[in-house]
Amino acid sequence: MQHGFAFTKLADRLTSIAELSEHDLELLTTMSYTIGYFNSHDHVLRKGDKPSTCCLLLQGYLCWKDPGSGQITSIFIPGDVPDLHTVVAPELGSHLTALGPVVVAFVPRAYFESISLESANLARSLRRLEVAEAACLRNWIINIGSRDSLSRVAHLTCEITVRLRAVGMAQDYRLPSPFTQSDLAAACAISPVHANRIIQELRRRRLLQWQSRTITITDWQSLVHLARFDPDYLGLRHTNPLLRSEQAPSISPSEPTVLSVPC
Amino acid sequence: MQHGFAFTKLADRLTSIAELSEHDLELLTTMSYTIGYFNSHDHVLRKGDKPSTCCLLLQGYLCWKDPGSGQITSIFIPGDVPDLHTVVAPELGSHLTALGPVVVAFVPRAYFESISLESANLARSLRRLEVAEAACLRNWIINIGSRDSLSRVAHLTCEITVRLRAVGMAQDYRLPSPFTQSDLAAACAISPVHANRIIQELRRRRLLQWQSRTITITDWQSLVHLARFDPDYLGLRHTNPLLRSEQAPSISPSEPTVLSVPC
DNA sequence: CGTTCTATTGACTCGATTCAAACTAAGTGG
DNA sequence: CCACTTAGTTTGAATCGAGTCAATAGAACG
Repeated sequence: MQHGFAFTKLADRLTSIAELSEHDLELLTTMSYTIGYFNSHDHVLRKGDKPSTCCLLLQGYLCWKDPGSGQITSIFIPGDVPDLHTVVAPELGSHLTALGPVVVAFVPRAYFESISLESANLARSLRRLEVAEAACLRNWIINIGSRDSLSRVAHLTCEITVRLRAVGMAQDYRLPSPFTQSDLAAACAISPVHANRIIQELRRRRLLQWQSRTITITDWQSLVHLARFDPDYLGLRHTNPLLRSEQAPSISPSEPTVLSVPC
Repeated sequence: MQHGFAFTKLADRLTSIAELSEHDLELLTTMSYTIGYFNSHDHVLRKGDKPSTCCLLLQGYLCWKDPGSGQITSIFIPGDVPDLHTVVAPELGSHLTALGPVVVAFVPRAYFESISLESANLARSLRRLEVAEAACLRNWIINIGSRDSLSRVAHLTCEITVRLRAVGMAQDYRLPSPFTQSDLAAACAISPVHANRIIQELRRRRLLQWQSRTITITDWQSLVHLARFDPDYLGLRHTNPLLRSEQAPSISPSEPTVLSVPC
């Protein structure tokens, strides 16, 4: 199984926000699922669907995309379960769309219900996952509503970086960025043309580089400062060390960690 | 008890999104609480607080307000429990602020935990309440991110109207509006000056009136059309009849239903 | 090797912000 | 009960960030 076991991704994510017992981890190993592969801008789920499974994202990025406006309202990274709320409210209000190539594990909803009954702590952790998502949404509103487009893009970059690092990815401040500038624009509620200019400005200021489908953050501290980024809202257990950690040095943009997915 | 029993407000709200059994309703009557009164712009809870109770809003409006930016990320109406998520993640990320005079019932968190254990259906309904709030957040992002300020304000007005009507208020398309134009601006992510001009435009188009702390919607259909408002995302059980219902006629703005609260 | 998607650039336009001032309503204390 | 104070609303003028349009350049793909 080339992507490893799906439950380890979920375990990493849950561990980033809550403490799991041995018993909880064992329960996670009982997960059954089927794997799905998607190309960029494929819809994994569509508005109005009432799926009987939940999507555990294993590789790549997913987003909720409003079909009417094209607005992206959340972005998900490996270990996230974007539609966990369908356990309680099955109908989808937006498209669940792939940003770049994606690998998903479709897990029966019944599985989450059953492990929630068996472990109160696991049930709590899963709810924290939903609460953390809601906190992200609130922050997204603040971002779009109150920041200018430069810090808006910077803030989104910071958020994704910290979230990736919380599940063991992007340790070297390089993140796969298979999304287009238009995707970024849809997430930040700016026009694609303007997104391009913002990225150029971020490059000009030597805060990051974006090439070969990889973003390399070259000045993490300045990026955080520009974005006025405070990771508290993410609800991570060990968030401060990440920010305080060794400053990312000027990384030469060689050997990009491209996200490659067979399809 | 001049405001009636707090649990009836919650019962109304839960009934608007889920079906409750007799047993569920009986459980709701066992609620214990203390009443709190607040003036406009008071903080009911502050960022960083870890309260041991949840706020059930009985009268007036509450909002989550980000202290850094002043951005409002949600608005709550009677029957809502804005901090229900603290059952699982206690720390608050924003101020919970009164918009106009407010009456709140502080309900022990343990109460919600206990009734959730006693009735799976009630537990589910409470979770739907949280999910509905998240759906509102997503829609708020779409609103701020993709609509111009005129339809943005119109959309917010539509949302609040439909939510009020779902719990039996504003049946005549008049809603108490104790908030200032600056509050509205903070919710719609526009400047206070611009908010004023938008309101004038809405008045000029004869879609609504705003006087004596009351908004009177005089042309509901046109307002819905301007806002491209679709109430599906609210997760209400009987939402379409509300929209299809008898069109609100031109209401003469006499005898405003002012929200008066002793303090 | 052409087709398609994505990125880039410049010029023009416009919605919205800002600043400043005037006006109105509401609340307070003498 | 009126003068004073404060909070909220309204107006105009100048400015600016961001959007739109349109054309070009480049990268990716079959």
